[in-house]
Amino acid sequence: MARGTALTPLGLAALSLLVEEPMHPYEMYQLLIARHEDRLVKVRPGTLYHAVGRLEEQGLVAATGTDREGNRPERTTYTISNAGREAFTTRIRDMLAAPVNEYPSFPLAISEAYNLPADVVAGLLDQRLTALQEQLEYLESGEELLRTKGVERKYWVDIQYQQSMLQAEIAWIHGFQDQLRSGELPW
Amino acid sequence: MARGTALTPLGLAALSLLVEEPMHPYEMYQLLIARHEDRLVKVRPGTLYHAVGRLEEQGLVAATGTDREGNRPERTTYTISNAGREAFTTRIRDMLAAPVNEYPSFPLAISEAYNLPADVVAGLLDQRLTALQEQLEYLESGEELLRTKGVERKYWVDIQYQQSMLQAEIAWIHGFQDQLRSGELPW
DNA sequence: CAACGATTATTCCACGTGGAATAATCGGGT
DNA sequence: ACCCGATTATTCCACGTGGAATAATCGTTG
Repeated sequence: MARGTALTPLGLAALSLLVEEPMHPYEMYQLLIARHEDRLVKVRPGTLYHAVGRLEEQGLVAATGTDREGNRPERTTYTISNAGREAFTTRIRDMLAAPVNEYPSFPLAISEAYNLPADVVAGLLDQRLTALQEQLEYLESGEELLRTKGVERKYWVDIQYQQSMLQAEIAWIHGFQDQLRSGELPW
Repeated sequence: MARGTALTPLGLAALSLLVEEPMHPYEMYQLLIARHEDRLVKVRPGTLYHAVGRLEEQGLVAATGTDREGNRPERTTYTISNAGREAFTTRIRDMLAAPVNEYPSFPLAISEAYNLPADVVAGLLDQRLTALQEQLEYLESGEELLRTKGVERKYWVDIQYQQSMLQAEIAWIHGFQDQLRSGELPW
């Protein structure tokens, strides 16, 4: 029975893996890293174990066995339950349908930017622009790789979304800098 | 002396107010709400008191007096220190110059969307679109208000940023829906 | 073949957040 | 004159996160 508290992003990612097949937390960790899912969800080993533990408490997954290799710590394998499958799709539905304010820090930063001189702000934004440009190129090369590898497009639509958003931010910053530097925007 | 841990968004907002004049936490709370800063920073009374307490521990602010009105709880007034002013501008510089991944949930949601049927996804995104459109209109009316009130533009540049980003998300979703509905994107 | 670092696998603790609890006083209606 | 809800003002607790700690084993280089 999924209790009051809503599925955490990492919890969702874990369930997503368990939909494919039962596995133990460390395998989840490896898969998430190997698939570069850590670009979408913050993945920390400690947090992952806690997350899976909570999923179990909530009845969304069940420990279905333990094995051990050599003298290493015992590994607990988890399996998703029907309630888990239900909670999984429900959460995805919610996240798609309802936008939520997640308080990104950049808007806050520009809202406080008036505390710095205009030319300093413009210069700092130059630094940001190069970093954003780099991210964009990284995404483009990633897309290229997935395309040539023949991975179905439905598995990487998020990359195109990220590209669009990056481009929008870059464009906005350029416009803002112009206004700052031309003096069109009094500072 | 600003210690290892970086200024929290709410900590930054608090410092920003203390740059204007000394005040007590509850006054900060009122001001943040009155100025609608809670659209940029998550503001919870409990968190605010903790945040200010930490600022004090870090030497960025100092308690410079207590007064009480009637039999209400004692109010502690805080003043920003030079170290505080320094940490304040430094943090803004950082936030402007260096983009950080903040793991918004929508990209995760679309990356998991392949778990749902295409027409369901398109429908959920319709709901999202109406919500986003509403937000956009809200921002536009806010901008209108500030403009007629004659508030200097440098104090609300973040509104224009938010508008641009909203428009970009809306545009991307439209494109995505088209690809889903036309079958151009195999699902 | 020994040493050393990387990998496997998990636990634990400190911190920041958010919501509830508390408690007094003020304002408005009846 | 009295009651009720909103406002003033702060404290406290439970939860999720992140980083460090732990500890064994595997792979690699000299």
